[in-house]
Amino acid sequence: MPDPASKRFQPVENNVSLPNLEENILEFWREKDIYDRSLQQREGAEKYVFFEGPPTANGKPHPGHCLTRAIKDVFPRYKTMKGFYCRRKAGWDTHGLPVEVEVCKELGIHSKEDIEEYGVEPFIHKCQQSVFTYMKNWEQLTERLGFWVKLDDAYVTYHKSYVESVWWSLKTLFDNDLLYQGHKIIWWWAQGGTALSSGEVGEGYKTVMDPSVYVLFPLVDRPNTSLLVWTTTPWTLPSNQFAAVNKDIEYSTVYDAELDQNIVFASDLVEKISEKVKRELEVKSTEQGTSLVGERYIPPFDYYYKDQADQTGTLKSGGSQHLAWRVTEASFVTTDSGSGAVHEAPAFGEVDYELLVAEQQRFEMGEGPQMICPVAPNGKFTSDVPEFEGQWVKDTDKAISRLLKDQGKLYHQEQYQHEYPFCWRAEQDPLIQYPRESWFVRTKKSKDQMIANNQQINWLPGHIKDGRFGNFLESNVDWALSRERYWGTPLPIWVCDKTGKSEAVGKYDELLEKPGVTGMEVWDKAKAADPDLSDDLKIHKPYIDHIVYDSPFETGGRMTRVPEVIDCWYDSGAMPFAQWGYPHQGAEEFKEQFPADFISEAIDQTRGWFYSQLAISTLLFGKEGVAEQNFDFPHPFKNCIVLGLMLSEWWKGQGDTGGMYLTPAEANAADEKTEHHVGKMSKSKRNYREPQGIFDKYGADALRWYFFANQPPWTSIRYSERQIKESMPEFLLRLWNVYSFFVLYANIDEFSPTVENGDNFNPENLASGQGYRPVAERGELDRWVISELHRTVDAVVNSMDAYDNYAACTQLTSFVENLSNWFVRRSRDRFWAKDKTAPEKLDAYWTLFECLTTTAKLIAPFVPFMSETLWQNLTAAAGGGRESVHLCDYPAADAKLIDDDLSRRMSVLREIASLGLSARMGAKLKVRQPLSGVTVVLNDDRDQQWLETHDELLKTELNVQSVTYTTDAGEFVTYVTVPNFKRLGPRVGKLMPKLKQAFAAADGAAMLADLTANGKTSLTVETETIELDSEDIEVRLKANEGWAAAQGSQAVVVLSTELTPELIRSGYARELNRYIQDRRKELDLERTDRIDVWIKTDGADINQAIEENSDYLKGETLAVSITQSACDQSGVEPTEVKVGDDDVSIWIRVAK
RNA sequence: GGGCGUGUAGCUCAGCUGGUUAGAGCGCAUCGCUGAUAACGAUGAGGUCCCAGAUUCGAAUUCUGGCACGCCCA
Repeated sequence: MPDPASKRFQPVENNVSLPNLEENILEFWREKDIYDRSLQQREGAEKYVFFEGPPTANGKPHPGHCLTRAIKDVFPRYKTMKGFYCRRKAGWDTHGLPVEVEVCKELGIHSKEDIEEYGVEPFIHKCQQSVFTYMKNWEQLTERLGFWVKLDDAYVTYHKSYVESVWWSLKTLFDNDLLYQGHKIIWWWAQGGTALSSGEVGEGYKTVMDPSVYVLFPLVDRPNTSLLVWTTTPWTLPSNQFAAVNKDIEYSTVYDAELDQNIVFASDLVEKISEKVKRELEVKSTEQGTSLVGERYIPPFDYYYKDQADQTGTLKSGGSQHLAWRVTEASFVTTDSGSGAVHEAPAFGEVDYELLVAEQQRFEMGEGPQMICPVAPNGKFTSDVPEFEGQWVKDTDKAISRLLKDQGKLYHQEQYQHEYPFCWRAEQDPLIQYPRESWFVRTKKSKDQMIANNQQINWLPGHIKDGRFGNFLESNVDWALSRERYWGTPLPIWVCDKTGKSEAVGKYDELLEKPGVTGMEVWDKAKAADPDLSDDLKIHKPYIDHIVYDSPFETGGRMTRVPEVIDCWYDSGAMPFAQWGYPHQGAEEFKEQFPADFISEAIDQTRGWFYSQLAISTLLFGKEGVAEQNFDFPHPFKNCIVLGLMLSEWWKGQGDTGGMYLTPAEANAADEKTEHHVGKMSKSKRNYREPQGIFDKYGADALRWYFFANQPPWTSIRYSERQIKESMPEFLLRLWNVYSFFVLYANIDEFSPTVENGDNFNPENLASGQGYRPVAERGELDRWVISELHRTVDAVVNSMDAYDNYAACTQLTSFVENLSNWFVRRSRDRFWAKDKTAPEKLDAYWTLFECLTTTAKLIAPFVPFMSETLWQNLTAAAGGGRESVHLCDYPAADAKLIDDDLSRRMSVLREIASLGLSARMGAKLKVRQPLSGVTVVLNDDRDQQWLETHDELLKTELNVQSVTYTTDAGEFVTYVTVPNFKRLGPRVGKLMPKLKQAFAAADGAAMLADLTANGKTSLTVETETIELDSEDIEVRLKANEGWAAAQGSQAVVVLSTELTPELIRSGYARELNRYIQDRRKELDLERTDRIDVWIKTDGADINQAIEENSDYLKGETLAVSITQSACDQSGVEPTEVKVGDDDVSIWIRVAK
């Protein structure tokens, strides 16, 4: 005979440590290769494509990364269980300025000169080593969180195959004239001789006072009249080329008597400027900005004007025009500040530059205005401006203003407070906007294609599509691709030293085949000197820069690579094909794994990875894409969850704890005053705790569930440990309790759900189990909970298919609540029944077993650890199913098992029970005191018959002796009729308020009677009679005063509060029962121990109660005897309690 | 300064295309259970739905204008 114990469930320890369990599960997954097998199992199935947005591994991961990784995990897991084949290739972003900065910090150097001095070669080696500084942390985090992704098959952006794939795409763009060289105005750190990325610029904004000057530009064709032009950067005035006005603004010509001159500026500003200069300005005439456009003026400085004032060019539209120093139109000009006319120096402002480009395009090729730039890259004036030659431009503001003032050209001057960027590495150095050569990707041309593609993407939340992302696409400008840096994908363009012509290269080996190629020996030498050098480096700076070959453009010419590397965002955007090395290799994989069904990153990637992917894929693979392979929209991704930002909450102290991150507890304990902060998590502020603490304390499932179930993923989360902890009991712990309840009693009852073919533990698998009965044959409570289970399965599947993890979790929580608070609670008697083979008892076990195993599968994608724990223990005892819950199929709802009537009825029943308890609370009658009865008045009697068959349940729940339903309840309740607004509103319109009053005034009971008798009734409002049918009227019950009653949405429950001596005695028996049970527990008796009881009291009623209820007491407490006198046995200590007003002594001991 | 988003109970958040008693969980309070027990359960108190206008018979929900906060960009 097999040992029945072998089929028992592993007991669930009381003080279980979830984190420890999780560690065991991780070990199990590793040992058994569960992740790989979950994939193998789906090979050949329909694909579900996931792209991993590569994180940078040179900083430690923080809680925000946990959210991203959790969301990236839950949907692939779900889809895999749903039967899809979902590969998950990890990836690492390894290039870029952040890496260089980390290395610089380590070396204690700053500028590009420092790097050059240190040596580009060793610097690059350091960069490569730095990239994976925190790799271990990332891998640990990834695994510990349960994020299933193929780490040992990760793509890495600096690997040669990846770089070559990027090269291929750049060559393709270049060959199709989508990659070109042009100017760009960038934020320039003149002292350091380098550009700063937008992120770096953003770091360095400071509030400063700058001059704000109003300068007179005499108009050439309007005698004694000047345009009033405004600027906040006087140092750019020598470089003036245009003055811009807005064509939609009205301008006034005013007469300034003091200057005896006419001045033109925006009409809206006449009053303001008049105040500024403290004198009356007489408006002589007004005009629209349009009529100013084209007017020529004399610029404040004549460095260029003296030679070029009369230069003209041929317009594309015919005719000719002066190239510079005339009024142009620009929509960015406003009357918020200044004069409504803005000075334009295209070399030193991005919008100014755009204006110049627009102007150039009006002229025939080569005839338009050229940019004026009298400032060297070091930020000092050149000899073009002799008065200020060699001076740092920002230092000349004052001198320039003074000069203008002396010449009578300065109309007004003031100080202006605004935000201005400084170098984040040298805080005293203001940045300036400065023109540099740059390589551009011609994205603007494909703007419409990108916009069309975007429309096909399912963004979550939806507003991203036409909001932040859509707007960003609308304002698309060509992508400035090149960076004058060191650690990045080298721009694969070689230039001829004779002709200046260039070509792009798509592969390293292509270079080797070039005629006259030289320079490979530099790498070979380096490799010989240090054989450990990764071969991936040979395609990087400085080695690649040494490779030179013969020019195809002119004999004797040599081709040398341009010095730039590319924006690392391009790397990440190329990931869909570069992760496979396409097209040099991996063509199969690429075609199979593109586009992605699902990606997810935080909202800061709008202009980052979301854009770089869309731009590159549209240019290459769109309808008008230039690569051979084309794909239908949407691509490169079909569904994208845009996560909110993770905000941190912290406290800052002053004294000892000054500047430190404090937890709420520490802040509380601190003696000093602390400031509360909420903000973005940032590495530099160190305003967060590392996630490991959470894993150790609460576990990965707790963190995951907190992310999934607390809010939709796109709301910004204020991350707090307290919240994580508090989100556990509602779902995780409650489910755990149900599970441990099941295990405890299943073991006591030796319930062994042995089935022949466990597999998925679907109903068809379970059917062979001993004592298993089809659901239809089981009791109502079982059918009800199975119905709720299937309803939940249906809802969860629908939510998850719509990428709504939050709604799915809400459904799961609600199911577990039903399971715990109704099914288990109402089934306790069955679980405790003595007959271990009673069908009702076995039904209870089978039902709960099915609910738990199905729930384990349902929650597997969300909380993979707890799910696995449940699954393994439950199924192992049942003879085993699939080895891991993650190898199972996701449950499918069986519509036949969903019973809407039963659901509704049960909810009425639960409401009645709840109302009964509420009424008891109100009347201060504790549940332990039996009452003679309750009367239930239903709003709607359609379920009355059904409810009446559940009197026993209500009697137990409410501890009453009878339950009565009544329709004639005028005594207890008032019938209030309310109009059905939704139905009547459109019909009666403006009469609605009056009708509402009429309803209130009417006799509800009479209306109801009329309705019951005639099927309709009516009310008269003013002169109109309004016919009403039952649909038009909503009936509400209101409990009358003077009864112990409670009203809800579906019923009123009235208690009989009268206490007879018999009821009181019955209550006493319950009190005694409770004290005896308490005592059992104090004495640490086994649950099955039988006992002898002695009770001694002078209370006659209590003694009578014991006699009357001795069977009840014996049954409840497992007493074999109850003796109504003091205990005469030695070693048995009494417990003294009070029942009613009497003292009672109780002795118990284990029966011999 | 521009764009996007958010603003509902002490906290974290739901609330679909407008329908008159605005919900949940946590926390809190009160109580119960004591064979799920370092658990469990019930009940309850908490809301000028940011403000002001407008549309409408009716607005948390639609529109306009503010205010506050967050993010992105300048």
